[in-house]
Amino acid sequence: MHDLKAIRDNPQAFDDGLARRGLAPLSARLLELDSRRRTAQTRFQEMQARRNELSKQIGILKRQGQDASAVMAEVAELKDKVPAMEDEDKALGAEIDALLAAIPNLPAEDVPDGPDEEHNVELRRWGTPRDFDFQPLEHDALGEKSGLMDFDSAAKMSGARFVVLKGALARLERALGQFMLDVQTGEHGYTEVNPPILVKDDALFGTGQLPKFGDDLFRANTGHWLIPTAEVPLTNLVADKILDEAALPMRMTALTPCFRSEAGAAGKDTRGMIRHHQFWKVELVSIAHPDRSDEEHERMTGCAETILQRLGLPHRTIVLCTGDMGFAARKTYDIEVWLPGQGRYREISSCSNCGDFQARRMKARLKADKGNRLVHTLNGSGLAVGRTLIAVMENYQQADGSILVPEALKPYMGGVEAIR
RNA sequence: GGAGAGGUGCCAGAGCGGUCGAAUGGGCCGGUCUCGAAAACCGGUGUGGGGGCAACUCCACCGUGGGUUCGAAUCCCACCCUCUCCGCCA
Repeated sequence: MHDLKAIRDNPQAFDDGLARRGLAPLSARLLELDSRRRTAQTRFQEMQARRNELSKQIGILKRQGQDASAVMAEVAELKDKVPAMEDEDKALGAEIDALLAAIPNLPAEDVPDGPDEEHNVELRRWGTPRDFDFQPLEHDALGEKSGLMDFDSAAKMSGARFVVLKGALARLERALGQFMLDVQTGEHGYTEVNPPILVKDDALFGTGQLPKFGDDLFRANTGHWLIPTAEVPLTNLVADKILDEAALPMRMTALTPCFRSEAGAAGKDTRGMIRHHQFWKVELVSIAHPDRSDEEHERMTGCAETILQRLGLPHRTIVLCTGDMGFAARKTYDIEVWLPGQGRYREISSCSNCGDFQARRMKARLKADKGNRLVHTLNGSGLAVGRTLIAVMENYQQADGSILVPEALKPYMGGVEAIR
């Protein structure tokens, strides 16, 4: 959500930011509504001030035992005008709010311009893709071969984009989740949180999924939504709060299932378990001081990269261009892991600095001497567990179809050294 | 699911339908005292918005949304949430 005052102060900067996102200018329309709204508001408030004043007089007169009927007549006359004025003020306010709620965050200055993912910029690479002396398989072929990955049974009971993992492969996924959580809590200072995974509208509005992207989510018949990421409950932990500076940065992590309808992804990644309706993810969320969110963003991205490095998985880090960023982000780093079966890098983590965009939506503030400030919110995957499982399978596969367990995961695998 | 209690400022907690944006305590900030600190004492301290260069001023907000009234934190209705007891249950 954007600050109307900031748009009022510098409409050109606002429109320039929208243009970098490939969007048409909106400041003129917003400011026109804003001006009408303030006029209506002022009139309404002046009327209320008058009404308050007269009512006060009535109280005084009555207490003194005097006749208040003249004043009461005047206030009654005033009252006839209330509904119309109130309606106008409210309607304009609602129109502005609806407009603002649907506008994405503006890109940070150092985000590269570009219309789509072709224009993302690679920043660094880690690790060298392994040389195979056989043709490496994709994860789903490997999984079916071992009989530990069952798409058919999943499809029968749940439809497309689900999977059943069994035996050592199921354990490997659990091991990955535990390993990631242990690193983020034990070494990077994130506090483990076990949040609800069903949430109400307000929470999703706060992080920006609503009102625009409800189609991407699953909804229960109680009106609850299934979270698409733990970013939602973790970030909403500071909704409506006024925090002390000493509490920042507030670093939280959670291992949760995530649910996405993938409504707009028909035909994309239909094979395998790259893009499922349900997957596990370790999420990192930082609530940062507004002056220090950029450095927190770099740190968080490093915390995610660490996991891949411990697992010995080659990866690269890119910065998303303006046209490829999500709704709430002002800057996003994607980490992509090497998948030898596919022969390319695939997204495994996305780390975003949302600036004050979500904080304004959920009223998350920092106590300050004069006028409280909005905090900055950041979120990143640390990492997507399902995709990490894929990466481990493809990178650690052997000619016979077995999969070696990475050194870092052995303590979590109860003595299993290879999955076959 | 049944019965009851309750949702007020950073926290705790009071509040006859009119001078209540809200007592009191705590916390926090500033000051006095002190070599310094603690204690004690004094003063300040809600959020959001409109107008104004500013001093300042106006409006709204006491879970949410309606209603009654000249006037609502206080009365009425609905909803949400929390707590206690009972029932059911992983």
